[in-house]
Amino acid sequence: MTSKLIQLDEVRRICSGCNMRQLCLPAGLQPGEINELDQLVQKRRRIKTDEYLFRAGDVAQAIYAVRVGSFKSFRLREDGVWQIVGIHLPGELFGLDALADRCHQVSVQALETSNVCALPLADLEAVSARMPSLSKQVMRMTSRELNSGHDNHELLARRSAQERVALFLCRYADRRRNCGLQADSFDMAISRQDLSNYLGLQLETVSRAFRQLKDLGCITANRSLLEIKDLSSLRDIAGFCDNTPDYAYHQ
Amino acid sequence: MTSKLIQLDEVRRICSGCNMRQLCLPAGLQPGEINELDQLVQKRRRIKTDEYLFRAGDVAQAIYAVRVGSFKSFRLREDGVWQIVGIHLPGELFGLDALADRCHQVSVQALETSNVCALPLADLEAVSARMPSLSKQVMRMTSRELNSGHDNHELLARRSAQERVALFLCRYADRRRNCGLQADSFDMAISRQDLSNYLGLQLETVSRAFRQLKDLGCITANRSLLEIKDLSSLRDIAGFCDNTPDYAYHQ
DNA sequence: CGGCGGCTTGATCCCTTTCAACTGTTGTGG
DNA sequence: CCACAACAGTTGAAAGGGATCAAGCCGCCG
Repeated sequence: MTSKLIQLDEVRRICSGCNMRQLCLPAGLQPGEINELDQLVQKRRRIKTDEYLFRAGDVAQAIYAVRVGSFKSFRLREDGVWQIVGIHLPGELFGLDALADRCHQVSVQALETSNVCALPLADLEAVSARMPSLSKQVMRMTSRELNSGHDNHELLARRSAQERVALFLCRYADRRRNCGLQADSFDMAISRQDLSNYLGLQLETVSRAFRQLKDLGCITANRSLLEIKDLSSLRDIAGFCDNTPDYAYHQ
Repeated sequence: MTSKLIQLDEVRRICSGCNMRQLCLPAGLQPGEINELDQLVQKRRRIKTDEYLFRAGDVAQAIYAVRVGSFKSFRLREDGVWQIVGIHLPGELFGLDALADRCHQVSVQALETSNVCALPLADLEAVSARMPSLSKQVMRMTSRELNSGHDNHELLARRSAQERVALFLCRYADRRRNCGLQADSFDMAISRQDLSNYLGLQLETVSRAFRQLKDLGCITANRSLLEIKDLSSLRDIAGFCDNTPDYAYHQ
């Protein structure tokens, strides 16, 4: 029994056995290519809560994929003001903003005990020439990041506090579902402080928004434990639109 | 005299003669590679004000680089609400968000009479395998886009109207300077309506912020004509920090 | 138990939104 | 060429929502 678990664990250590393989770098690669990728990836680095994976200004060594847990990336200004610009869940890539000049533009901290895979940049460059499907996949995932940046723009521009929180929760739940995690009842790892920073609101305002959503019966929440009771009305409040574009024309 | 001008014009049509070559795709490429790139690029497509280059939902044919003029990219929801998520100046690439699934996620309209170069996606893929420096350069520029998404996040989260406008003007001027355009006195092509949408503010609020900045002597402005009188105090108001990261640690 | 940190709740103030009127420019047609 | 409409932008006054300051709650850990 125990040995079987260990074996399963061994299998999960390689990309082809990883739960995230459909979402992560292996997606779209041939089995042979995945094996090759496997050789490059430094697997299962364990990071504890609040531990830094890297800091803004560091020379970039690798790009990273979340295996288990979650991370925040943020900027910190000289005057001490900080801004969280991204939350990363399993299957998602980060550190991509460093590809422009080999130097990290954000700092990344674990929100909970987490595992990451790292793909060293040196290897990535060497291999991408003879394995175009890999660099294509990196490109695809970077492009997806661009779109989530646009999501953020939409979230922050001209939306009320309640809408921001509701929209965040919808998207967070969707992303959890997408990577095979429980999506209607879970621990949000992210603190009120971080959440309010990310959403461009005050801590107290976020707290009040949670209260309103509780009173409306959409959710129950205490501390970071969240339960989504009525997703569809939560989406209504959020002014949620899945942005499967439907060829709508401006003007 | 006239023939000389025509010749110069001819030279500028090719990447190696283009004013934007230091900023755009040719940057970091060998002369031979630039010539090869030149074969692929569909040059000098002319787009008039408000004309669409593509629309959200369109199958992506190419990625684009601004040669002259400027563009806005925006999302449009079914309920008619739209959100501008990017402004593109000469030397900048756009359409990169379509690389994830070959389908444009935003619509792009010209803000003024403009020229674009288009690099067909089919060609890009075919060539990037044998010309890794090109795909690397595309990657670099996409990564830069990611960072400007983070800039936007910082701009929108928890900043007053005046700060947002001042910061936008600083960045806009910097970007103009960066691509060789006049940076202290120029026509902003972008309307108050579009600007307020982009900044997540009401039109009237943006107007009042301009007035305050005028009264402070930082700028003069009428309609879209702008003159920056005192850039350093404009930066102060914006809470501007050049984000050359200086190894500052969080906490 | 006591103290601390993370979160919640309350009261007040201020900035942005909203609604409305006005100015000035551009473009069209008689 | 002027009258007029249409439009972009400005300004004013009132209303509302989030920020701010302050106090209280509660789970956790020494």
